[in-house]
Amino acid sequence: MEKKAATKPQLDRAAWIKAAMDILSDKGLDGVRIEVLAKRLKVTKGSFYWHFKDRRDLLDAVLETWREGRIHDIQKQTRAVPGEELPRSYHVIEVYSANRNRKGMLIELAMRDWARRDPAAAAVVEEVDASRLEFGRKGFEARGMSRLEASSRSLLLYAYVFGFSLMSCGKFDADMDRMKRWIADRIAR
Amino acid sequence: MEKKAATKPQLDRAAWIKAAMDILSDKGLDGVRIEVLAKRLKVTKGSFYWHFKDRRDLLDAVLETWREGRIHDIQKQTRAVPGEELPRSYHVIEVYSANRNRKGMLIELAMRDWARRDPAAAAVVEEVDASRLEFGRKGFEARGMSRLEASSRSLLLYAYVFGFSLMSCGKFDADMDRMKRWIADRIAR
DNA sequence: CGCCTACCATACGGTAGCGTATGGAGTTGC
DNA sequence: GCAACTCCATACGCTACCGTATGGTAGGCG
Repeated sequence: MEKKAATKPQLDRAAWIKAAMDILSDKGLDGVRIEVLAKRLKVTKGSFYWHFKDRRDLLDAVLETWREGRIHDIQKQTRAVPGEELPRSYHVIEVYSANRNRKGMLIELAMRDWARRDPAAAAVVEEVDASRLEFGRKGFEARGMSRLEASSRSLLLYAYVFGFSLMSCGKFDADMDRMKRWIADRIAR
Repeated sequence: MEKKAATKPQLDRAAWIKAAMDILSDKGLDGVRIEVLAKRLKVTKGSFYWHFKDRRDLLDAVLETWREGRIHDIQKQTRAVPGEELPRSYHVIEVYSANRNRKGMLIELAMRDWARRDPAAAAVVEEVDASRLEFGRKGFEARGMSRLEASSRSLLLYAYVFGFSLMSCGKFDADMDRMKRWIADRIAR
């Protein structure tokens, strides 16, 4: 048996990375401050500079962690049973639908904000997007669509889910659920 | 004739607001620092605190300026000749298409990032979005669509243009122009 | 000419954050 | 039982920024 929490949890890089992603999701990149994270983790920055070289080192680790998680998710979706391509499109819309998985969507948006100013972040986002778009395209192609149509639908699909998450359409129309369904059909059917 | 630029341009609130929006568009909200703006405008912050009470005062002015501009734009579009509803949808896509009007799109994204953390910004974005969505809905309704379909298409339209701007699909597919056209047709036709 | 006001510079105290240096406590190896 | 290693606390100097207080200058105006 491991001696977990015997005396102290003892922080590691993963704990700092998790804290960084937490604050990244609701304060943005500029909210990721070492001393703020330290206070939240109930330690001092002496701990931080033991595990990381500097702030950039942490940010790179955050990028890599996020990249691995996203790529892994896509591969998991890809391994799902084939012959279920249509529900899969709806599932993508559902997963990213921002109501649930709110935290994940906030990180998505923060990463894209970050990517506009940092080449390293831009490269990660580019890779993740490429994988997603390809995944979506293959799904539509499996339903017999041309490559152009499949690519277009895939792009429309992801652009919509991300774009929807940064619109505030609270008092636009009452029947939001029916609208969402109409849109999902328009994209996937 | 006015004595413009006789000796000195002499700054006013508008100059500070413009500088603030410039830096907002490429550094984000946290990049809007008084002393940074002052250096860019070749003055000291002594000037700033003459025209503004504090940083929040500037930010509120930025919000109001942006709000007025967007609302004005929508009204200008609304006054355009009717009976041209279909090209109008394409025009919206074209206008926001992020290649040209890059600066405007960056401000859009910055405002939405801002809106996630500041109620005042959220209110402004909500108002602007509501106006746009309504504008789009009326355009589709004028073509004989049901309210549900018109609302849905309008939401899809704006979610797409904003969502597209934060995706990096550089190496996804070569025929981006054809894809864009396919998508525009899917949304508007 | 002298004064008043608008506009800006300078100087100051205060906070937040970065990165380093160094010490100390607990654990492990021998 | 002591030496070494791991992990963290403390203290320090430095920069960037906020907001205020106060002084300076130039133009209009009596």
